[in-house]
Amino acid sequence: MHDLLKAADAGARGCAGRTVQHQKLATIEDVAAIAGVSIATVSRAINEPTKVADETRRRVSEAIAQTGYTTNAMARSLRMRRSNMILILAPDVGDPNFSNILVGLETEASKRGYGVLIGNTQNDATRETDYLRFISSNQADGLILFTGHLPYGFGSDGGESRLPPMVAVNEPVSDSDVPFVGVDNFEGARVAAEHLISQGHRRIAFIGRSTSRAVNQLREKGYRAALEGAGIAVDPRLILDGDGTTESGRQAAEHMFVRDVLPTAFFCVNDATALGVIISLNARRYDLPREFSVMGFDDISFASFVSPSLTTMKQPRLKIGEEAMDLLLARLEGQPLERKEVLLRAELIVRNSVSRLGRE
Amino acid sequence: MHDLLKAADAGARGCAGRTVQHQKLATIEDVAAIAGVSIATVSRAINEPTKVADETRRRVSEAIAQTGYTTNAMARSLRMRRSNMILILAPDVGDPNFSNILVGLETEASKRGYGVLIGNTQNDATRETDYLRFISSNQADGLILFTGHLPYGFGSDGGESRLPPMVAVNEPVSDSDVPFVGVDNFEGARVAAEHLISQGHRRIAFIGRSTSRAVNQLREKGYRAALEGAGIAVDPRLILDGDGTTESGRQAAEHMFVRDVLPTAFFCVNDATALGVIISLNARRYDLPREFSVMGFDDISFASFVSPSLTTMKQPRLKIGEEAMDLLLARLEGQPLERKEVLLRAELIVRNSVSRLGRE
DNA sequence: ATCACACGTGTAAAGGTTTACACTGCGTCA
DNA sequence: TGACGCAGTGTAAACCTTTACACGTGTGAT
Repeated sequence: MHDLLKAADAGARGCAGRTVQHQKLATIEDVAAIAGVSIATVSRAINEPTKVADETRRRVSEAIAQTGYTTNAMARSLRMRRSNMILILAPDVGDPNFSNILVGLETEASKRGYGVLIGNTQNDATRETDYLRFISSNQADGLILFTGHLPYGFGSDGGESRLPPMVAVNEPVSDSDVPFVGVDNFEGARVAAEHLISQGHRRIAFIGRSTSRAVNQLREKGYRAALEGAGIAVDPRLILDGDGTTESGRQAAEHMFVRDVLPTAFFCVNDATALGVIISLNARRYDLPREFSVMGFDDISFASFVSPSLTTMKQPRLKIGEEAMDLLLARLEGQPLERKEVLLRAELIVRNSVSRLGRE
Repeated sequence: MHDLLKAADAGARGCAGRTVQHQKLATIEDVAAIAGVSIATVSRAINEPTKVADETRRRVSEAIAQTGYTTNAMARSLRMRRSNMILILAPDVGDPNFSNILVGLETEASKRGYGVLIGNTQNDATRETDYLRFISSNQADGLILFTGHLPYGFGSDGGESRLPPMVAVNEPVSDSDVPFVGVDNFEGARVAAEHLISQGHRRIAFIGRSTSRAVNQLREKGYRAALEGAGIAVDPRLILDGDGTTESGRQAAEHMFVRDVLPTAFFCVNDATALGVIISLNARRYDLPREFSVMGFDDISFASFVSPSLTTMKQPRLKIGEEAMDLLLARLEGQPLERKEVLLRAELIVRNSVSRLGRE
C-alpha cells in the first residue's frame, strides 16, 4: 500500500513540458510484499496455481486485486524468449477476403492467449523486410502469410533455417514447404462449373486465366475437369486472361463481344471479376440472367447486393482463419507438423445470376 | 564468431518431442566482443551515432553485419518502459471504412518506428476488456478507437487518470475529451444536400436518422441546414430511421412506398444505406436516376460498381488515419494536445445516381 | 603550468519476470 | 529411530537492453 503510493509520484520522466505520466504500475514485488511471500511464490500462484498452498494462493489473489497488478508482458517475454504474438503479413487489408479470415485468425489466437500484429505490406519489398524486425527482434513468434510468397529478404538462399514458424492462407506460397490453409480451389471450381453444366450450359467461358497466380490456375483446372467430366470440349477462345480485378472482368467481357465468340455462361475466377462481367453485360442492356449466366467465386460481401445477385462459391473464411492459427500455434508449441496443406470445401451459394439455359 | 557457433547449439528447450529451436540470436554482447568495445558503446553506436568515434562506429557496424544482430525489442521495451506499439480497437475490421483508415494509421506509425496491434472487438465487452491487457501490461503505449466509446472497463469512474493516450477515429467518443480525427460530417452532409438542391430537388428524404449514433445525427443536421439555407421546409415524413446497414436502407425505402409519401431524391446517411435504397428501387423497376435520385456518403469501395453508380461524399480515409496517428504519437512524445478535434473535408464525387430533376 | 571542458569510452545498475536449485518441516515406512 | 520423500517456499541467476556516472585523454584558454 505504502509502496504503491510512493510509486505513483515517480512516473513522469524528465522531458521538457508535461510528459505522459505512464503511471508506474504495481510489480510482482509489490504484490509479494503485501501478501507476505516471495516474488517466486507470486509468480507460481499465477502460473502454476497447484504448486502453492491454498491459503497462500488466497492471500496472493487478494494482494493482486488490491494493487491491480498485471504481469508486465515485456519482462515476461524477455525472460521466456517468446512474445505470444503472431505477425500477419498481408498485401492489402482492404481485400474483401482478408477481413473475415482475419477475424478467424484473431479469434483463435485470442482464445489461446496470443495477440496478432498486422503488417500491411502493399506488396512493397521494403515494407516486408521492415516488418520482419518484429520476428527478428522477438516481438512475434510466428508468421501468417497472405502474400503468396516468402517475405522479401528470406530468399531461397541458405538462410532458410532462420525462418520462423509460418502458415500461409489465402494464397499458397509457391516453391516452398510452407503449410497452407485454404479453400480447395480445384474442387470448388469444379463444383461451380458443374452447376453451370447442370443448368444446361455447354458453352461456358472462363474469365481470369493467369500464368502467375496459383489460385487462378487451380480454378481453371477445376473448370476444365468439370467440362471434361461432362464430355464437353474446351474451347480455347472461351478462356480469357484476367488478374482478378473488376476491371479485368469488364475488359474480358468486352473483348468477347468484339471478337463475337460468345458463351451462354461466364465462370469467373472470383467475384470481383464477375462483377466486372456483370457491369459490362448490364451496360450492353442484356437481361440477366435470362440472356447470360454469370458465376463467381469467393462470396465476398456484396455478392448479394449486385443486380442480379451473384451465384458463387463461398469460402469458409472464418474457418480458414481458425484452422490456420491453430496449425501455427500447434507448431509453435512444438507439435510436429502433420499436414502440409489443409483444404476446406467451398459451398455453392445459389442466387440469381445463373439460370437454366433456354428458359425464356 | 566462436561464441555464435556455440550459441546455435543451445536454442532448443527441454520440451518433449522436437521443440521449435528459436535459434539463439546474437546479442549486443556478441557484437561488442567482435568489435572490441563495451556493450554501452554498441548501444550508443546504434542509438546515438554522433556520440561515438567514426572509427569505432565503423567497427561496430561491421560486427553487426557479421552477426546479423537486431536489438531485442523486449529487452529494450522493458528498459525504456515503452513498447513503440499502438493498439487499435475496432468493432469490425470488415467495415468498409476501416481498412483505408488503417492503411493511413499504419503508414504513419511505421514511418515513425511504431507498430500497430489490432484488436477486433466485435462490440463484445469481454473482448474489449481483454485487449486492454496490452495497455496495462505495457505492450502498447497508446490507443486508437474505432468503437465510438471508451473501452469497457474504463468506465466513468474515478479511474480516468489510468487512461493511456487515445485518439478516436471514425466515430467520436461521446461524453469524453478523447480527441477525434475524422470527416466533417455536418459540413459534408450539407454539401451533399446542397448538391441535390442544386439539381432542382426540393422533396429530399433523409434515410438513416438515429438517436444513438453521433455520426448520423451530424449528417442529419447538415441535411437540415442545407434545406433551411435554401428556404425549404423540412418534411418530417421524409425523415426515416436507419442504423446505417444496407438492410435498413432497403426497409426505409419500402416503408416510404407503403405510406406513399415520396421524395424525388434520397439522401442516405451512408453508402451502405444508399445501396439498400437502390436495391429497393431497382426491384420496383424504377428507372434510376431518371425517376429517383440517390445520394450516399463515405464512398466505399463498390460505390462505383453499383448500378447506377453512386454519387456520394468521399471520406479522406488515408489522411484521417495519418492525422490520427500523428496526433497520438505527438501526445505520446509529450507534446501538449493542441486540438481536441481535427475535421477533414469530405469531397463530392459525382457519379450517376443523381440527376437533374425533371430531365426526362 | 593550470584549469576547464569536450570527447569517447567503460562500469554497473535497473527494468520485471521465470525458474533451477536449495532449504525447511513433516509424515511415512522400514 | 533414522532415512526418505514430498509439499511449500525462498534465493538468486538469467533474459538483453539503456543510461547515469565515472574515468582518461587531449585541446584551448588563462
